Amino acid sequence: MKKLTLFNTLSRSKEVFEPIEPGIVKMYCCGPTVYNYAHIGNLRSYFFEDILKRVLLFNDYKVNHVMNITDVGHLVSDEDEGEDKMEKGSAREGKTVWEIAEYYTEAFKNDIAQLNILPPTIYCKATDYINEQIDLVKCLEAKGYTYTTSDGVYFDTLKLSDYGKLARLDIEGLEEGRRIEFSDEKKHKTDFALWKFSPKGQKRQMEWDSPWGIGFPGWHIECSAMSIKFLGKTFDIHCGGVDHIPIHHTNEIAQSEACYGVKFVNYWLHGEFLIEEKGKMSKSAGGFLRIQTLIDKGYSPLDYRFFLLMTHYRKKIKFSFENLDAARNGYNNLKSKIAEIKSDKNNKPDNEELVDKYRGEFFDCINDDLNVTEALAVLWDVLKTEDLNPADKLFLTEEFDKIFGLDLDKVEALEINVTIPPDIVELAKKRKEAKLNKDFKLADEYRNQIKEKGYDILDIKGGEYQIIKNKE
RNA sequence: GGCGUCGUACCCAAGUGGCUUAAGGGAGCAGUCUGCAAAACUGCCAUUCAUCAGUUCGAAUCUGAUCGACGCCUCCA
Repeated sequence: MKKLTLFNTLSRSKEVFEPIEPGIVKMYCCGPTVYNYAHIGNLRSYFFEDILKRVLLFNDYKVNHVMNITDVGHLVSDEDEGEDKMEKGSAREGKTVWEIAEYYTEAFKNDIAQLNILPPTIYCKATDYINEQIDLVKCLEAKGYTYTTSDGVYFDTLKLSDYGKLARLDIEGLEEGRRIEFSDEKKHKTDFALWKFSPKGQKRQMEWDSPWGIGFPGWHIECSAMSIKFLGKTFDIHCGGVDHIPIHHTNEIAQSEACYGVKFVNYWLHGEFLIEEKGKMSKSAGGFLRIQTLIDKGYSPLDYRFFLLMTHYRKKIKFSFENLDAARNGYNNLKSKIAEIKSDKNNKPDNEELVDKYRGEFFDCINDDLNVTEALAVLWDVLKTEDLNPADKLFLTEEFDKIFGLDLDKVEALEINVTIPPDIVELAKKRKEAKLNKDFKLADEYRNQIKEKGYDILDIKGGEYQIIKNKE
């Protein structure tokens, strides 16, 4: 069986995964900023991390999974350009920022639960670890990596020789302020804030005292401070969306390695975006799709999970309702196939060798940089082959679903002639009679009545029939 | 302007040098079954991988150019 390989953004290639401590994986994933609901694009990232985690578990690792909840707003300026998302949410809804954070944190947890995303081992809120963040800034200051301007304490990126290694940044080519006004007090375009001062004469809802003055932490410091607190100065895996590569993660590495002088993270993994016809889905652009939106339109959260399973995490996925329909159909077909197999009861496992072969194939797929799409093809092979009996198929299905997370174990066997209400049985009898009398109009009428009551008639050869519960 | 990703059938998509003259799913079509239907089952559905040129005994897979789509250089998954 293949060893687990993962695509590391640092090397831009697949590497065999080796944890620092045998048997244990220390993993940090960038979590949500809780100023609004997560949209289905945001959720794709957590789904990708979920697959990663499940694959690690499948490989018998213990996973120490830490996720931050960003409940501090970061961007603030006197211009209209920058805005503090938290304060903005607060103003929009007439609640305190603390209430906003609380509400959307719960909404987030609910969303990922609906998608069968396993919760992290630890959630950590940025506001609970302000001291750790201040300590990190102090450390950087003591080592001479910082300077102070009128609006904050900044990290001097030129002091770090390998700054930008993750993103392979061509710093000369960056166009400062390409899309936004910039502080002209910064020494270099890549320098970033570690601590921001509260605007003079303005009281923020969230602000803290610090050695440099009242204010709030910079944009990237929370992830460095909290990941190191929970996982150590060097840990195994750090993930997030691709958008984090050039700035957020680049700066996390800079801060952490400048302070501690050791490698921050061994494996950096990034999930691609979900895009719409016109491009990436974004909250600031206004209307965005939530899981609840999908539910309101009649899809189940797991239909969406199946949709995500159709593409590799490092490829963009184009969202459209046509594509979601295709996923739902595929998922439904999968479930009916399983239901059918489950109905076949008189079987016990008997082909251990072939079961092992399929399990091995599946293992190789997921261990090859989380190739779930190919793994799904293995599942179809298993369900369709005539060389396995139902018990073996069900065993493999449930085994594979440890990765897919599609609740395939909850699929119920077709309920044939079981606990059918007497009135339905009566109608079915009448229909059979009408059929025998070749009164098909009447027969169809009975069938419709049965259908309205939530049951279906399956005709079998010889004029016999079965009654099953409607699928929908 | 710089950096980067991607382009496989009607749609989604795996495959990244010979096992593949290209998995799997969705849709569609045809057939079996049926009074009809549903379900199920069977079969069909890319000599071809954006285009052009090159490397190679051999390329969807490597190189170059062209065209097209997208992302990042604000916060953002």
